[in-house]
Amino acid sequence: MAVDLELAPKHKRPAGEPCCEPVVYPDVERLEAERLARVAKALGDPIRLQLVDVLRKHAGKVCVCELVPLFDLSQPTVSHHLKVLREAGIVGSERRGLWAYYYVNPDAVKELSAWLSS
Amino acid sequence: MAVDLELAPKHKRPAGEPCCEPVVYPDVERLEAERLARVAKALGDPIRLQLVDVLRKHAGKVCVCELVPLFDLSQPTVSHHLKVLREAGIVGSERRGLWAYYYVNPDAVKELSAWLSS
DNA sequence: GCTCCAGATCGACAGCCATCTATATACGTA
DNA sequence: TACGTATATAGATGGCTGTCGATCTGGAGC
Repeated sequence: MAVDLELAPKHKRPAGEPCCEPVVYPDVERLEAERLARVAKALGDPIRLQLVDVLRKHAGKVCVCELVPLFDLSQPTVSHHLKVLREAGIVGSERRGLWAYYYVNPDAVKELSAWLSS
Repeated sequence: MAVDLELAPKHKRPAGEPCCEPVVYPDVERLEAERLARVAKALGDPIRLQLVDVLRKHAGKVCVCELVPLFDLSQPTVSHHLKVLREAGIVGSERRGLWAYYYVNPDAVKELSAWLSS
């Protein structure tokens, strides 16, 4: 993100009062913003947020066959949401026999949590 | 969210090993999930996340005319992103003379932050 | 009044997303 | 081997989203 620190008001303004303080926006923020936004976006759907909630409450591994009936959605749709979460790094999965078990990856959420509460 | 606590495995499974522990999912979670997801969704765009970042760094009021040149976007697009953030309750705005000043509403972010780090 | 400027809104458009049904894959059991 | 079951994938579709240029709004100053 190219930053222009010389954003001093080029326009007229009321009675000497400056438009605002100069804005500082270091270049290093952009990639971090993209990482954070990717996680936030994945959590930006109530179904996916609830999926993460359930997976966290059961702190470990819950099989998909228990997740599907919690929602009024088809199995492929739930599978799709799990995939979105997986691709965002928020959850991981492991296959045991016929069943697939999902678990929350705490690190992915940690960075967003830290930024939010900073 | 209607919950079926009797999700005991209806299917055959390997060697007595249960498919998974029973899933508990209280009804009260749904509305909260929708609130949280609304905030997360609004933050799920790098531009909006950076806007919030700038507004937080300048802890108070920054005029829009300083925000627009930070991004390689048209003024209407930045205005649109600010509107999304406003509708999610993440930022507020105040007009003084010609200029509009945006600020972060800490409460909106707080709930999401608390859930993430719980 | 008129003009200029900051910001918001409108309308259009391309790309993305949530959902479905249908099908494929992969594993267990008989 | 053949069959059933748990997930994943594919393809379609309607709706949402990010972006733009053009325009509207409303305040400041002449």
